[in-house]
Amino acid sequence: MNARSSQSLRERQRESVAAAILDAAEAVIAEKGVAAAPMAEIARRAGVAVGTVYNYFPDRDGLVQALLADRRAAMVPKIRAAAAAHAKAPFEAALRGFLRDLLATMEERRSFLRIALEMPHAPQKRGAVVTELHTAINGILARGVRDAARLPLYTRVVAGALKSTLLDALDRDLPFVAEADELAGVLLDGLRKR
Amino acid sequence: MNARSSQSLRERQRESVAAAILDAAEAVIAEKGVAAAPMAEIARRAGVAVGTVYNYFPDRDGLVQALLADRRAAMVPKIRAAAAAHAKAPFEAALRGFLRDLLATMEERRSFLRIALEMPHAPQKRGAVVTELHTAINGILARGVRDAARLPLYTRVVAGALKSTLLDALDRDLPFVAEADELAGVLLDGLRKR
Amino acid sequence: MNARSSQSLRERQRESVAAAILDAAEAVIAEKGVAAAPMAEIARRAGVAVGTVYNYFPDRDGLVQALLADRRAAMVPKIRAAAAAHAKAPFEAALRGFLRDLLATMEERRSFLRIALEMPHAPQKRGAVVTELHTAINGILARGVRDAARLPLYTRVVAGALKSTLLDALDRDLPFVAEADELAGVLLDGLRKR
Amino acid sequence: MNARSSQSLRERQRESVAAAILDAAEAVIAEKGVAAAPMAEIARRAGVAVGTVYNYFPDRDGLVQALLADRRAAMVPKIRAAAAAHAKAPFEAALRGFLRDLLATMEERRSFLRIALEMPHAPQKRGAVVTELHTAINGILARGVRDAARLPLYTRVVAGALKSTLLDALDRDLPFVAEADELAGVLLDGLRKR
DNA sequence: CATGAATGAGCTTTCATTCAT
DNA sequence: AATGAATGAAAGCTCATTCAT
Repeated sequence: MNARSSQSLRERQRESVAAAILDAAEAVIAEKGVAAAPMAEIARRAGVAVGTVYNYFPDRDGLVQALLADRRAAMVPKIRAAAAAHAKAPFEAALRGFLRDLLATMEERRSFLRIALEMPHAPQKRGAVVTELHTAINGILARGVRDAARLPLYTRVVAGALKSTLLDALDRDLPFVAEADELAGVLLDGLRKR
Repeated sequence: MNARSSQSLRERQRESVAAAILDAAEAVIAEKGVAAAPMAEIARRAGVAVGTVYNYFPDRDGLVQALLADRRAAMVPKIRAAAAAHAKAPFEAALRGFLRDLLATMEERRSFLRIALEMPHAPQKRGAVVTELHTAINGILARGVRDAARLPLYTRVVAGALKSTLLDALDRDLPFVAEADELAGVLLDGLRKR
Repeated sequence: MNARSSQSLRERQRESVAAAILDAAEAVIAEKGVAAAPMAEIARRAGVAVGTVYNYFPDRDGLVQALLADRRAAMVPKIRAAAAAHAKAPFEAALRGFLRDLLATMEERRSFLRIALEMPHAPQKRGAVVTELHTAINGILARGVRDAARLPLYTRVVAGALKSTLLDALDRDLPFVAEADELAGVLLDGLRKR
Repeated sequence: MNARSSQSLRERQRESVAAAILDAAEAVIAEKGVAAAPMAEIARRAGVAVGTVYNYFPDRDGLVQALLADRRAAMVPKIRAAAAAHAKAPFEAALRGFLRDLLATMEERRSFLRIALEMPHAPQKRGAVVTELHTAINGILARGVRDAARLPLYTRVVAGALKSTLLDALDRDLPFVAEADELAGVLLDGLRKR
């Protein structure tokens, strides 16, 4: 037991150091941009020496990839949870609730979003999150959409609306939730006079 | 006449070199990202020496700013034209037509879009284009929107839908126009079963 | 003790590298002039890589300033010592002795002098040394000067004579001391026939 | 006559352009230092194109050498004149008068002095002026010096005193003449109490 | 001859990565 | 394992010089 606990202590320490480095990387990159975030500053903020960073990640690019992977992995269950929380609500309430929950979750991940949305020049691996998101939206829309044949289109439209809401709010330093409800209104009924 | 033509020859050459540099910069930046586009490669692609680039632009940042300014300036009249072209059509046709024209115009500016959408870390000067776009959208929507009090919201939603359509198509290397029409459909009537 | 000695080993190494860089900088600058001394050559002569120089000094200018500061700091106590050594001698002997000692000290600092005397285009910080020198000269002259009211003038004259002696000897690659004694003779009694 | 005058007009133009370039070079170098004076700025200030400078001087170094040569050549007759002006005055008056005249002449050449005194890193050609100066001083001193055998030493001392006076006044942005007279007093009679 | 755009070598500085301690 | 000094490739920028017009 002694051996095991000491080993898991080590493991926990390893992981906490790795986490500290990832946090530092996220902060520095969000502030300065991916290309302008020096390893030395990341190390300094993580409270370790540069060399130590290289004990945990193979190189600069590996660190960035690990950061993205980690944050994306943490995001998937959140999306799933937001979807599940409204699984039994009637269509309109479900859509509104899901959007609200999702945006609230994103609120705590602003710096990650800033990074992820700046990265069209990196190899595309954002797949998992996008897939999860589409699945979730799809599941909700399936219950109330006008034209079932257009479900994929509708899903893309909602996802797009989400994304541009995030971008806009990020750009203008506003909270995400502000217009979620009105956005839902437009999506549901359109903007045409009737 | 001789003097004039020889002077304008020089001027024309100056401008053509400047244009070549801007084109090269656009290409390299679109490929590698703003931060990873070396002046040397831009010069090489423009077919000039490094020093020549500095004869036309004060420094790296000045070149990037000039590039953005030039491309944005070229975009404003296009937006205006797209709006004017459908100024007299009935509401729905106008919206659909405007979106189609606009996306078609954007099609020829893919690499600029790639750059412009990557720049949230730079001082915000994208104003002119955004303003023009909002004005155009606003003008069209004003004629057929359900709730006039929500015009600003609707305008933002349409602009957002446009933006996310562009981002998505850019990401997946698809043509912009593909879904313009269906997008318009959703925006007009919403996606709710009725 | 182990820890302490290992730490002071590091410190000693740091200081010896810094000293090597300063020495190299002094040599290269003395040879080629401040503006024509490339960092690369300074590094090469110091036996380190370019980057290393920047681990010790913030930039090119910082290195030059550090060099001047270091050499000036080393010079102040020498001046003070030369003055002290003859503090109790009678006036004439004191002046002669002080000049001789001072020039001897300068002899070992030829390359620094070459640099310091070339720097009228830099912000003036040579104050400390000049002040010390004036104080020392003043102290000696006070004891035997003809017209006490002219002490400041006399001090400037002696300092000037020193300076031009140095410049001349530097220019012609002669030793400094050569004429110290005869110079003192002129300063004491003038050159007029009587 | 037509041909001759047109040729001499050309020559005069050539010389006036060359003079303008030298003046510009002197101004720029005096302001920024020899190493930091770009050909482009010299040309701009001279009111010609860069290429034109190369029609008059072989290269940057040639221009600087020509500048020094020209200014030195202009100085020799001034020194000679200052000496001649007091050739018949009694010793003390001659020395004082010569020093005063010389410093007055130098006053109009401040920027050249700034340059000349900064150039210990260039090949030494200041000979002509120094020789002339020494000759002039020697001629005056010969008539009243205490110890004829020490004439060379005395000459060097006076020249040195001159030089350090210039340097000091240049450094502190003071007029040259200020202390000429008192300086002469010290040189004549020494500073020892008697 | 005058012009000034073009050239590219050379300089300063940054920073990812290595490795002796 | 952690450290951080050393490394040197690569980037931005300047400027003396050339040469087509």
